[in-house]
Amino acid sequence: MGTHERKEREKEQRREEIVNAATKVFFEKGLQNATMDEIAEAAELSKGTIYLYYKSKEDLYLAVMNVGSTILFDMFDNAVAKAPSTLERLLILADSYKEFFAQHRNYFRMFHFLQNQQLHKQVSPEMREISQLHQQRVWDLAVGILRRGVEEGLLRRDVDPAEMAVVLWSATNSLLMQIDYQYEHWKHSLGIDMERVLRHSTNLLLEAIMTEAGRAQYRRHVAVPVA
Amino acid sequence: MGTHERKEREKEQRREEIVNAATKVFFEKGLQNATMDEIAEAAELSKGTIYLYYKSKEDLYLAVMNVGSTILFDMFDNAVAKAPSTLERLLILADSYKEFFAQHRNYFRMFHFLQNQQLHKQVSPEMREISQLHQQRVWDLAVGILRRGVEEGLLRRDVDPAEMAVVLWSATNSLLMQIDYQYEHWKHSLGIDMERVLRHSTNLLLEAIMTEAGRAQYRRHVAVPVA
DNA sequence: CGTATTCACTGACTCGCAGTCATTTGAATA
DNA sequence: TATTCAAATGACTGCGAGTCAGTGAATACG
Repeated sequence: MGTHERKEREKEQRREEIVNAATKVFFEKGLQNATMDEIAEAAELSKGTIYLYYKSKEDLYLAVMNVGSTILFDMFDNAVAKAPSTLERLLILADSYKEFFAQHRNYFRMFHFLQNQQLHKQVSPEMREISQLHQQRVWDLAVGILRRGVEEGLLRRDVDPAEMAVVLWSATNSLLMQIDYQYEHWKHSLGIDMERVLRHSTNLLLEAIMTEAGRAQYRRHVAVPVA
Repeated sequence: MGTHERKEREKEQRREEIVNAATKVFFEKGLQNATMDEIAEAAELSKGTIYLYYKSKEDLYLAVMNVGSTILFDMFDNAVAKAPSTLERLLILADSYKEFFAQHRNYFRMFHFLQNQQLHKQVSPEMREISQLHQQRVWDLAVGILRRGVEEGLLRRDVDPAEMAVVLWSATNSLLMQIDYQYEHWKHSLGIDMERVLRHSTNLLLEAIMTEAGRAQYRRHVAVPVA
C-alpha cells in the first residue's frame, strides 16, 4: 500500500505550489512589500500552513531564488553544450547571461536583492546551504570553462581562473544592475547608452584576460559571426 | 530680538544631534534591525520628536548617508588638490576610494544597501533630491578628471569619460563589496586574495582606457613611486 | 506683572505584519 | 462505525513604524 509514498509526493507538490504562489507575489511586490497573507491567499492555503512548509518569509524567498538559479544553470548548460570550442563556450556564456537578464529580469533582481548581510539573518542554515549549492553549480561551470581556456593557451596563464571569474562576474553584474535600475537616468541626464557600455566593457575585460593567441582567435571569430 | 534666529539655530542643532544618534544606531544594527525607539533613546528624545525632524526612518538613513557622501567628497577633493598632474589625480582618486573603504566601512555599507528600488519607496522626494546632489558632486569631480585626461591625450579619445567612469566605478564597487562581505569565503574556500584581485583589475581597467602615451607615463610613474 | 499664544515635545495609541499554537478536519486504519 | 493522527486552520501575540491629542515652557501681549 503506497499511502506513505503518495503522502510524500503530495507534500512535495504542496511545497511547489507554495513556491509558485510566492513567485507571483514576490515578483510583483518584492520581499519587503509582499506579505505572507498574500502568499497564503495566492496559494489558497492559510498562513499557518505556509509555515509548516517554510520556516520564514526569507526561506521562502530563497526557495524562489533557487528556481531562478536552476533556470540560469540550465541556460548556461544548454548554451555551453552547443558551442564547439572553448572560446565559443566563453562567449556564449556571456551572451546567455545577458539573455537571462533580459528574459528573467525578476529572478535577476531577486539575486541581487539578497546580496545583503542584514537580510540573511532570518534565513535558516539549511536553506542557506541549499541556496549556496545552487550558486556553486553555476560558478563551477563558469570557472571550468575559464580553466580550460588557460590550459588551451587562450587565456593568460598568470591569472587564476577563479580570479578572472570574480572580476568578470562582478563587473558584469554591477553594470547590469545599473542598466536595470538606472537605465533612464543614464540615458537622459548623461546621454549614456548603458548597453553599449556593457558590450564595450565585456570586450575589454575579455581581451584583458586573453593571451595574444586568444585575442587573435577572438577577433577572427568576431569578424566572421555565425549569422 | 534674534529669537527667531536662535530658534532656527537650535532646530538645526537638533537635526544634527538626531543624525549623530542615528549614525551610531544604524552603524551598529543596519537599517532593518535598527528601531526608531532606539534612535530616539540614543538622541535622548521621544520617538514623536524624531518624526518632527525627519519624515521616515529611510529619510533619516539618507541623512546619515549624506554625511558619508560629504566625507568622501572631501577626501577626494583634498587628495586631488595635492596631485600635480592629471595622471596622479586619477591614481590618487583610486587610492582615496580604497582609503575611504578602509576608514569608513560603515558608510560604504550604507551606500550600497540602498541601491535598491524597493527600499526607496519610503524616501521623501525632498530627501532623495538632496541625496542625489551629494552623489552628483562626487561624480562630477571624478568625470572632470577623466575628461581632462582625454584632453591631455592620456586617455582614449574614443571612449566617453562618463562611460569610463561608469565602468571603473561599477567594477571597483562590486569588488569592494565582495571584499567587504565575502572576504573570508574567497580566501578560504577558493584561496583568492581579493585585495590582489582589486589591484590587478584596477591596473587592467586603467590601462584599458589609456592611450599608448598614457600607458607609458603610467608605467614610468609606477616604476618610480614617491616613497 | 499677569494672561494669552505659540510651539517643541511627549508617549500612549493605531495599524499592519511575521510568526505561533490550540483547535478542527478528514482521510487512513482497525 | 469508531479511532487515530497528520495536515490545515485562523485567532492570537509581539513588535515596530508612524500618528496625534495633550502638556508645559518660553515668548508675546495688554
